[in-house]
Amino acid sequence: MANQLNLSIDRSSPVPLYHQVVQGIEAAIHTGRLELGSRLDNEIDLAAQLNLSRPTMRKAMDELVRSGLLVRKRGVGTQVVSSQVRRPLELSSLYDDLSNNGSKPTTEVLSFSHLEADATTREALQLPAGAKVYHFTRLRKVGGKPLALMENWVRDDITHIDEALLGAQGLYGILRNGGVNFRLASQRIGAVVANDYQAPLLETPPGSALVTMERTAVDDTGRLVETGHHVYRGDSYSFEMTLVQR
Amino acid sequence: MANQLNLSIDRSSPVPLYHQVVQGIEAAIHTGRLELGSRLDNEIDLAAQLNLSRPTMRKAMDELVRSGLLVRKRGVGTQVVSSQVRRPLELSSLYDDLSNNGSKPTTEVLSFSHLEADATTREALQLPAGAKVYHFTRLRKVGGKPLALMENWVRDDITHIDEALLGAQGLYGILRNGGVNFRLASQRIGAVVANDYQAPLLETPPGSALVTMERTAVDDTGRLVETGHHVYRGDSYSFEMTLVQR
DNA sequence: GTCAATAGTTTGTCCTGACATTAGGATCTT
DNA sequence: AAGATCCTAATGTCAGGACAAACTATTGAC
Repeated sequence: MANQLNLSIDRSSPVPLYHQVVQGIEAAIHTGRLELGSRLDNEIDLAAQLNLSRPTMRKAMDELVRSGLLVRKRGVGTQVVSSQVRRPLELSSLYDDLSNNGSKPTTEVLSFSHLEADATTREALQLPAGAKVYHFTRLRKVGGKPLALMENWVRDDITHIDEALLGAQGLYGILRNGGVNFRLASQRIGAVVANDYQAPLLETPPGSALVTMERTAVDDTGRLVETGHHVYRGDSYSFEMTLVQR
Repeated sequence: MANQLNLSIDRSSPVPLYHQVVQGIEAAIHTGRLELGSRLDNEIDLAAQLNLSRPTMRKAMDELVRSGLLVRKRGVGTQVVSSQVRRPLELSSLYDDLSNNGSKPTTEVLSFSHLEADATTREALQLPAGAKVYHFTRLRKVGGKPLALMENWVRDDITHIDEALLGAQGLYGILRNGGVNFRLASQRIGAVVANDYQAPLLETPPGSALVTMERTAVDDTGRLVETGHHVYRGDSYSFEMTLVQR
């Protein structure tokens, strides 16, 4: 088995070697060149095949194990995990999700204001008294069908936001363009039934099931950038995720 | 700053050095010895303070960054992220969750059978025709209040399962005792309203909101061990998680 | 024939060392 | 005083080596 992974490593590229390996193996798995359940060569051979050191090879495989694509066992070897769909829950907005899936979402801004944060919001975003925030509610539709009703609070010292911008682009896109590097978000997912305000907007009967999500996002400087409360139509949206045991 | 983290590393312990560091820093953050938002010493100094090599120190910090406790920035340093509660979504059963939180859950086994898997189940667990599975439904209560209604299918070539066992112990506990090392699970979370079967069992009115979860779990040999469909009372349960950007 | 000891393979952990890249402050220049 | 430039500190990447631990399969003994 001279060259199991048919990868070419570009040492002059700015993308780290271990990451090139990650991408290469991911591609090999998705194209089927590496069969599900098959065994990989051992780390030392693989490293030698690609002219890499073992730590670099291992770092790449570490990432793939973490993301659930590979399974390692000491004394035995490394396998491609044989499982079906894998869509890890990523730090992305609904807009991104839908755009990537080919649908064309539209956004309707229902309300928009730039005001002093109340106590609850100040606590959620850890802001000092007197700080101002953007507050807005949006309705997201896909193919003309309403899918999500979203209420958000965003600190205003990051980038300018207005109604027109929100209608044209996802919130996370706006904030990323404003120089925000998201690092982590904590969220809570639950269920409620539609009330008389939500039901007509989402074009669903009052009393039908809605998925709720509350999320607060943190950027790479530790700032709490955004908090929001979203509701989704339960008959058209669910959260999929892959959990990996460490 | 001679010894910022007041850790003692036990080199004779079987637990890896980097993991001892992870636990130590986690403890320091939780007890408040490391303040939220404060800066850590640089990697090289920290490694020297603990008489460790830099790669070992880095590996520990890598884990903490991944889990969202630390934030690193090249050229600047490493900070404790200033965020509130963090409860990562882990690969564990509801029973574990509740037990760890001090509540004492009880389980009522509503139905139990050991039968040949139908086509849907065979596909979900990737079983050959004719394979048998355990199938059961359980009602979980906490403090006498019903919380979750769970229906599961488990392959039968792992360990023996019976009604008495299920009444006394969580499913994941039983399977772990049976030698299963869980590696990953994919799940989907959504919302429905309670139907006439679910409502009385959960002691909630028909039409109230329920959180649904479908999960399939994979062990370290790549076997699909278990699949299930759970519903939780929306007024008493939600999924909390922390997402980390890579 | 069955069970136990053993050898070999593979991943897990840890070390030392080196250089690249980036962010931010200090310094110098205009 | 304002701007551009250099310097320093910190993390990011990569190499190569050594030993430990776990699992497999073979071999050996009873």
